[in-house]
Amino acid sequence: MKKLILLDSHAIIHRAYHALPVLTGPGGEPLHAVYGFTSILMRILKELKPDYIAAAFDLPGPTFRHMAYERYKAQRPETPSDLASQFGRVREALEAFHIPVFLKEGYEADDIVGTLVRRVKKEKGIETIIVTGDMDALQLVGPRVKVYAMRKGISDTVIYDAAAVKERYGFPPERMADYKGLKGDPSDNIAGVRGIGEKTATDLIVRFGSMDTMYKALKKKNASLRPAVAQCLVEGEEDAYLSRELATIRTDVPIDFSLKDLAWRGVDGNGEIRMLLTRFGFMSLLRRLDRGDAPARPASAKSAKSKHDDAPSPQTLAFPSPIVATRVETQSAWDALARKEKDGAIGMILHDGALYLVSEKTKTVYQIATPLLREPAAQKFFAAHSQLFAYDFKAIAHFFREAGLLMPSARFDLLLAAYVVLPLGRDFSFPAIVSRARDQDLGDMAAAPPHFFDAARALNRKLDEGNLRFVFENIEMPLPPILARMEARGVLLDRAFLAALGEKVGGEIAALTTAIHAAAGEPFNINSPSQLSRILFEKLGIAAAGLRKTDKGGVVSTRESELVKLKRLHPIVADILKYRELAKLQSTYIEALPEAADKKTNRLHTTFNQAGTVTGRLSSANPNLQNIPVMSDVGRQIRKAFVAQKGFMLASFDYSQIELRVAAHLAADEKMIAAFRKGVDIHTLTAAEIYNVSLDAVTPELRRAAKTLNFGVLYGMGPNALAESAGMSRDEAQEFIKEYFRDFAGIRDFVERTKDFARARGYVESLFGRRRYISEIASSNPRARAEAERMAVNMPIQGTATGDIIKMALIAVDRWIEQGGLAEDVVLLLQVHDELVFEIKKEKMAQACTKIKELMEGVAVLAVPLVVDVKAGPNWGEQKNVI
DNA sequence: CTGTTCACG
DNA sequence: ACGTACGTGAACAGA
Repeated sequence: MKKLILLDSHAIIHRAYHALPVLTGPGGEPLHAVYGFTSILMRILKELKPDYIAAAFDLPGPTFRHMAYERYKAQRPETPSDLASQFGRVREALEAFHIPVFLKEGYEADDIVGTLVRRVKKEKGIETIIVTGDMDALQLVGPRVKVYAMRKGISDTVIYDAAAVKERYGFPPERMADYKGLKGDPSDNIAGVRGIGEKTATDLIVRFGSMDTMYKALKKKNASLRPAVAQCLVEGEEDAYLSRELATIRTDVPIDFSLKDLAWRGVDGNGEIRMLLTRFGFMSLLRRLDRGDAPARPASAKSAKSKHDDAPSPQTLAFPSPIVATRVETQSAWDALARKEKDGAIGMILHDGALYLVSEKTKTVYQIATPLLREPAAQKFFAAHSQLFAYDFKAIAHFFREAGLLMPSARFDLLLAAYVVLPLGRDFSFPAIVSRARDQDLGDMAAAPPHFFDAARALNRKLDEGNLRFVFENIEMPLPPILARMEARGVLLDRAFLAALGEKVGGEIAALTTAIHAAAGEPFNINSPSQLSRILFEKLGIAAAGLRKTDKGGVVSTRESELVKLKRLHPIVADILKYRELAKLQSTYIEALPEAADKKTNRLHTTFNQAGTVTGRLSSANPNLQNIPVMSDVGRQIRKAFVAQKGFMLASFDYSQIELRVAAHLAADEKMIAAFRKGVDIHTLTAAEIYNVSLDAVTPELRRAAKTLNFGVLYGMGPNALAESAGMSRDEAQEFIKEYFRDFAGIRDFVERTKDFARARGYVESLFGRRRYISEIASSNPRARAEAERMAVNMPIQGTATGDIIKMALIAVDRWIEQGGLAEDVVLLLQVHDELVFEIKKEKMAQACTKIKELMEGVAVLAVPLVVDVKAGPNWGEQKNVI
């Protein structure tokens, strides 16, 4: 089968323009879109090895869509001039690659692509692959037609065939235009049907098969739709059909071509491309061209996702010369390598699923084939190397695990060093770290080209200068292999239980929807804050006086804390609150979690980000398993779907009030320390102190207010917020805060001391020396300064408790498990800031629980005891205290 | 892509 | 007169 590649140039250029940081050529003109396009083109040529290729462009000026519908793309801003200037450059690049370009007045690039696809379709021996930057072209997918699309950035790509489209959207590619007709496409100003969003549109297409059959059923009154949806559809029928037409890619553009004009003749020996890349200053692309094959860039931060992750600037893309990639091909190579690289530092980088070793001494990059790693000589090589540097040790740990190999222990992870030294940055991709190390003049690397070991050395020195060695070596470095194991193990999900819960909740949501629409007198999208606000405060005329406005839009906020104030004014409010609660749980958990679970094993594998927070906490994503509901009834139910596997129990170890204990320690507050030592309930004590009553005179109500105050103080709460959340007047709140600081003078001094520290040094630190830089601490803007002060006071507490201490607990427990050979019986699953969740074999429960509790409580010795509560059960929702 | 809301600690 | 509680990630709407 021959391959035809069609480039949807317009979409690719737009994607590259937005995804990449601005980069200019030698003459100062912006070229990042050209760079991105060329980079993608080279990758395509290498990966897909086309037999035929063509590129489609837009021409400026109106298209048939504008004629049909004057609002089409009306809202789209003018093409920015620094983008417009790059289209011509891309044409130049295509010329250098000898790729034919198609364009036609009055049509858009994807119409031309569509036409080429249709015309080639008849040729049985040709497979067509459309390369594009957005999802519009998916409707063209069919037999022998695929779409190669960029999911985000320019390097995260995915190939869609018909099955993949079905899998992703739930309906076949031919129905794409129907779907967009209903849903609309704001970026093209395609209206769609008002009130129908992504979800409903998908549902409808899946249920009825197409827009036409849906409307037919609707007219025969046998569609059995929710009244609200039905009404939206009836009212929006005209919009639906017009929108579908606009969204349909044309396949009848009058263009002339014959397949043989599209034949691709390759890049070999082509001086034109070399000249073009040189002219544009694309040195890294030039190197790629020379190699004919090379990693486009070093590994990206798998566990530190960020906007520019896949958007390295060209200067830092490749390893600097004179490093040359060589391939280790024979077994004896390990011995050779061991001899050659004895004692020198070896860097490990994962890129595109392959492991690369970087030698400091010989400036060589070795690409290691996975089978070779299995050889005993490889294990010996790694074991003998005391200086193993890595970038993204956790990703590398996964790589070794999956290959069934023993994990070598890295001494230094560039990613984690950067996080500890410069935790303020959000971009911890390899190129970003290297270039940041250079920009900030962290080292003596201005002269030398930046690379792995320069950055490592600079960061290593910074670890000592900042007294960050302890945090780096004892808290961060041991973690990646542990987290990798936790991620790989995953937690078992009870699909059937969740499905049944979903049915029930779905029914309640439907009933609430009906009631709310009836009360409002019209159907509307309850999920839309703007529509809801309009209904409540305009249509129903509920008094909005004194209510909060939203941050930006200036509309009256409909958040829960505002709505509860309106409960008395209108019965609709209670329904809306209930609806909100259920809809949130339904879409975020009940529906999403089964999607995320492994189809075969039913286990949920999260990704822990070790370099993602400013306080030193971990975060969890894809899915986030650190925010599973627990408060409400339905929330508890959801936790019941997290189950232990057969023969095991799910056990949770929870640090009791760890932030307050840490605060007592850091502040050396006598009263609070005494209370924790005696085991007095801290909220009760606080209530007794601020209300000036005895401990046994504290009512539950007083305790609740005191609890709010205890937490509020950790975060720097003001009188307004306290009044709001504790239900008292502003003046009362003011008085309570004053009283609180009188009673707990140590806390008051700590707050002041910490602010002074931040002002003097520009950063604050946790008990173990982890830093957070507070840039706005000296701001002349009082609001920004106050905000900075709250961050400054909070970080040492949060960072010590749920950053440092919990991480040390993870490490201590894991060491016990590994050294005791208990890995099969006691398995770490999750970390939820102040809690560790395990799967433990039933026979081992008693022994393990006692030991884990003891380890966790002993991990740090403070002025107050650390107390761990242990609960266990068959699932996460039904756990009882043990011990 | 940004804003709003809300789940957790 | 008023929008000052810290740290996360995810779903959804609307542009």
